[in-house]
Amino acid sequence: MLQVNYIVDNRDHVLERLAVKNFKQPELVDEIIWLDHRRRRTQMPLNLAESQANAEAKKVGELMREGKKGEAEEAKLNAGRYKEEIKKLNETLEEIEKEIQEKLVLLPNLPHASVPNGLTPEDNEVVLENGAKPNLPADALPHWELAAKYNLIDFELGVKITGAGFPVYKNKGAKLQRALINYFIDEAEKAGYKEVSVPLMVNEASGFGTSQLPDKEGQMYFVGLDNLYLIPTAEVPITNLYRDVILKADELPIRNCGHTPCFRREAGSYGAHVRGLNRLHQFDKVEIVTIGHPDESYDILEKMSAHVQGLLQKLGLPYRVLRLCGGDMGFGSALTYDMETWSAAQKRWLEVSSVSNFESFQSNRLKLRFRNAEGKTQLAHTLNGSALALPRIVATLLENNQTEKGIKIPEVLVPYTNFEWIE
RNA sequence: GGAGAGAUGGCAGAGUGGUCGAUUGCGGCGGUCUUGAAAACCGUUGACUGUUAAAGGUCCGGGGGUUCGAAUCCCUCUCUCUCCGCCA
Repeated sequence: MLQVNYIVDNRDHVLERLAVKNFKQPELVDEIIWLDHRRRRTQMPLNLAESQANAEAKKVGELMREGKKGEAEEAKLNAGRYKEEIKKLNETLEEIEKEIQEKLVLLPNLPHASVPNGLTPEDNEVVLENGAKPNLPADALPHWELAAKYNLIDFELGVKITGAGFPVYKNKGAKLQRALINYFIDEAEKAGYKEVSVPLMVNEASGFGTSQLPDKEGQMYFVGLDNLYLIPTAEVPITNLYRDVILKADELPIRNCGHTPCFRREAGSYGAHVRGLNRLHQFDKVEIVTIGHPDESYDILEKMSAHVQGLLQKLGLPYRVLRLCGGDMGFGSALTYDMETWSAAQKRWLEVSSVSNFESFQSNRLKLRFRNAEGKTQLAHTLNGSALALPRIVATLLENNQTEKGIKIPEVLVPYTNFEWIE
C-alpha cells in the first residue's frame, strides 16, 4: 500500500509510474489527494473542538473538588455544546478515511525505474540466459509420460481422492521431491537464511499484510468455518511473522527460509499449459524472505536472484532470467525477476522462481518498521523469492535428464536421494 | 465438545469514573564511578497524527453505549489462557 503523504507530495511521479504498470484507474490518485485535503480540513476543527471539550471537562472536575457546584454545572453545559459538533465531525472524518482506505488499497505498487514498459509476458526483458539446452532425441517424452513410465507420479489417483491438480507422488518420485526440498533448505541456510516452519493457514490480517487480500481473494482456498485461508505461498506467513514489529536498525537484514506446501485455486486455467506438473492446486516450495533497510533492498534483490540462479546452475538446468514488464508484474511488487528453466521435451520455458522487491508496499500494510539513524520509525523493505518451486523443477529434471538407460539424478542431489538413476 | 478466567506500553504487572498516556519492576539507551567490565547510583525510554518548531488530537484487544469526563461502568464481537473430554 502506498503512503498517502507520498502520493500527495509526488502526484505526477505516481501517475507516471502507474502508467508503466498499465494501471487502469489513474483518477484514483487525484481522488485520494482531494480526499486527503478534505481530511485535513475536517481534522483541524475536530481537534480544536476536542481540545475545548477536554478543557471544560477537566474544569468540571476541578470545580467539583472545590465545591463550586454552580460553576461546575455551567461548565458541564459548555462541554455538552461541543459534543454534537465533535460527533458530526468525527463521522465525517471516519467516512473520509474509509473512502481513502478503499481507494488506497486499489493502487498497485510503483514500478522501479528499471522496469520495462509493456503489457504482456512477451514484453518482459530477458536479462540473461545460462546453460546449454540439451539435445534430446526426437522420441523424448514430456514429464507426465516419464512420470507414468517410471511410476513416479499418479495424477489419476490424486483426482480420485481430491481432484485435478493434486498429484500423488510415488516411489522415487516422492523421494526426489523430498530430496530437492532438503537440498534447497540446506543451500538457503548456507546462504544465511534461517529456517522457519510456519502454519499453512493464515487469518485475514495476514492475507491483507502481504497484499493477497482484498484484491486476490479468489486465488486462495478459504476455510469458511474458521475464517482462515490456505497459504498460496510461504511468503504470507513468513513475512507476517514481522507484522506490527519495530526492528532495530542493526537487526536488518532479517533473512528467513522455509518449506511449505502452497495452495492455489488458479480459477479459469485449463488446457495443454496445465498438463502434468505445469500447473497445480497444491505444490511444494522453498521460499526465501528478506526484510531489509530501504537503502539496501536492491542489492539484496540481486543477492537473492544470485542465490536462485546458483541453485539452477548446480542442478545443471538451463535457465533464463526475466525482468518483468510493468503489465506482467504482481500487484505489490516494485521489481520482479522471474527465473525460467528450459523444459527440453515440452520445448518451452517454465517459471520456477519469482524474486521480488516490494519496497515498503507490504511493510506499510504490515506496520513493519525499524528505528533509523535519527531514532525515528521508518518502514522497512520486504523481499521474497522462490528457491525453488518444486513441480516444474521435477518436470525439467525428468525431461532434460532422460536417457535410454533412465533418468540421471544431478550429482548434488545424490547425497539426498541416495540413488543416481531412475530406471 | 463442556466449564471457567483473562486481554493495559519491549516484557512482567498496578490501576474500578476526573490531575492517567497511564504507578512500579525488568529490559533498552545516555551518564557518573572504573585501566576496562560488572555492580551501584543518576537521568532517560510507547505508537500514530499534526506543526518550520510547538501547541493540540487519537490510541489501554475490536466495535457500540452511558457520562461534562471512561483503561475504569454497560452491551457486543474477536482472540488467548486454564481445567475436563476427545485425539496425532
